[in-house]
Amino acid sequence: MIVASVLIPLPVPEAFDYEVPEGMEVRRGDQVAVPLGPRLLRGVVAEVRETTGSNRRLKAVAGVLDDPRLPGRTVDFVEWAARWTLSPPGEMAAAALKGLRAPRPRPERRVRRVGERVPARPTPARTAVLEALGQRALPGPELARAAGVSSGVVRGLVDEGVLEVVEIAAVAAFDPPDPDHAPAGLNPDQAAAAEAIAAATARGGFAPFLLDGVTGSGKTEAYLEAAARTLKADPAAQVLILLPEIALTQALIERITDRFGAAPAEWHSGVAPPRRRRVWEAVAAGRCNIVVGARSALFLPYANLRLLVVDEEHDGSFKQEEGLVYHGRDLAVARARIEAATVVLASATPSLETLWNVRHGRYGWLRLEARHGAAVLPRISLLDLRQAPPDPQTWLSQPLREAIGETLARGEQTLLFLNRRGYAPVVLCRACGHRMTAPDTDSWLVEHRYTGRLVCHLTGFTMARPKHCPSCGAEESLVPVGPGVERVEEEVRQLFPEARTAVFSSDTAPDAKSARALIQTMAEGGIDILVATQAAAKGHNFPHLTLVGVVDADLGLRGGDLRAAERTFQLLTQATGRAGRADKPGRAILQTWTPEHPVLQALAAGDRDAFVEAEMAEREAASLPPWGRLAAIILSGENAAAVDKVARELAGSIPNAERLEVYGPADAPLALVRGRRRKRLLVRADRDVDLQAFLRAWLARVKAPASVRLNVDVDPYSFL
DNA sequence: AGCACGCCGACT
DNA sequence: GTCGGCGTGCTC
Repeated sequence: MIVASVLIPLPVPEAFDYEVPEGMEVRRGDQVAVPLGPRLLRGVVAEVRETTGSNRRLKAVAGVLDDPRLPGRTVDFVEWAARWTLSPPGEMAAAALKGLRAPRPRPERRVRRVGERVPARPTPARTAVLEALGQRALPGPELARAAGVSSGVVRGLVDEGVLEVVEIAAVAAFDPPDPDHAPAGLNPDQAAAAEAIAAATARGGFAPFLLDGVTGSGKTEAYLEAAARTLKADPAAQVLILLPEIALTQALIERITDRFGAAPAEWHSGVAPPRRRRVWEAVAAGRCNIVVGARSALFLPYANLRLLVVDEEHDGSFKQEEGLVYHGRDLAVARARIEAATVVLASATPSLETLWNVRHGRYGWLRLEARHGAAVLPRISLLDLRQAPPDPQTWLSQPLREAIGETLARGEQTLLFLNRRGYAPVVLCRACGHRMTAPDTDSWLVEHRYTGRLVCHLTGFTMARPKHCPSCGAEESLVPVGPGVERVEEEVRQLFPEARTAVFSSDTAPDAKSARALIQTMAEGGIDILVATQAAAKGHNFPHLTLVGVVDADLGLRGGDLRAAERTFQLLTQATGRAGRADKPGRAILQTWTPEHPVLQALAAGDRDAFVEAEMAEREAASLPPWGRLAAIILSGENAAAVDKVARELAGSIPNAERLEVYGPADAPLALVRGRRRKRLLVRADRDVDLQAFLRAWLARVKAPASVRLNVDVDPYSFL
């Protein structure tokens, strides 16, 4: 008997076996319909094998679907990713089928001559149609237009049997990129980097690189040149470029279109289903050479993936926290290994994980030293708020105000960076000290003045600002505490009423389109002072921007989680790097209460290596990533006692393991979210420990009831 | 994820 | 006496 193991899009721990009926051709990667209980589901064949018999009666595969087969390496990747993240393999497979939801594009209908038949009554209109058509097959409306007649004439000829309608399956394809369309001039560093990458793709085999260069050093030109050479050597090669955010895709697509004379495929959650289906099929058929996308583009069924680029590889947005929990950068490296391809991790502030791999000789290191053109990095100074405290209820100190004034007077732009949405992060009652929180979640409500509401940034819960304190009943006693971008903008408007100001956050630019519009206005000089969260800090080029003011440089350092220092260093490097890209020198002023902090000292000195050195030493001393590995187990449920019980059971059944510790259970930092109590356990292991095997053995010992949800997060980024 | 099975409250 | 609540378990 022939048996197929089929991955089914359900949270079951393994593939299900089905009998392959006599005469049915089934191969690994095929999409099949299989019965499950009363339902018929789409699945992916993970394995086909011959067996003599089975102790279980197997149902039969219902049929092979008329959809492209997933390449074997895509199936390899799906299975590897499921094992790595401890996710149900069928759900990983479902991620690889995401593009197939839209209906098949309808086959195109065209008309053509039937032999030499002629119309019984050849009117001038009919003759014109036949002349315009010749021996070709054309869509009816197009033919009518070409002949200058109404579509009724064409229909009449079809009815008479002079023309016939044929259906031609629409083949999804993208215009092939032309590697020589518009090459960029490269400096020696860029040329050397592109050469090294292209040499690796030409050689074949797994080859990981860090492409390391400050903002404006031309990383994009370098990797696009490498892509061009790869495509020149192998026109069937496929290149995937991953970006951390959808908002960044449009600008890159335009650059690629300019460089290669053809638009790449775009892949992310904002792309409409019919379009996605087209990309999916073209990628599977090898009729699409360049894909630009978000992390989910990793799961496309590439026919011949040769080069992957992870741009801004340090960016925390590559970590997907909802649903399937995975890190896009780590999976990109794994995919490259499975595809025997080259992977380029590009960043001005690489993650410590990537730098660790470089230091240990696992990744090649390509450095771009020079900033592109004549531009120089901004001069960064720390502004000690203890020396120059802002007035009460204001957030900009006198020296920063003066700098903004000077910049404004020169007709140049200022970016005020504060990574906090809304008007005020906390709302307090002046009478009793009550702090406004969401009703079912342990997080403070943030005041948003534009909408006049209090918002929970975690769950999206909103409420009108109450007149009375919900705790003591005092009237008009609720006061906003601390600044968000809206409040800083209010201060700026009072100080510089003549300046054109705007706020850029996920509230003022909720989608890629509005973000683009705001970015364009800023780039064209239509805004004098932009108050922005990290939404504006990433990868945009503002030629007239010469001053970056960081309102609260201490903000990210307070959280104290594993990556607080690293994240802050990266974010502030990115934000300050916005200043002075063109011919005008830029400067950055960081307001801080702790100017002696090593992160801020390293930023001011422009000394990334010093920061990395210090942070690496700390991580090594504690055996934390990248020197060790972490995994988090989050238990949640509406019934606190049930959650506690599972947590205790887990704690009581930890398998023996060397060079590995389990911490907890403890309340998760957000102990209540949407009415669910949350407990957390944390595992730390040395790098050479098989962490996933440990977790699997451990979790197999404990059976959680359906009311308690158990989430595993391998290599957690968020510690909430 | 669905969907069925299974034991305890308000009703034709 | 039944209809139905959603807790638990299974689906190859």
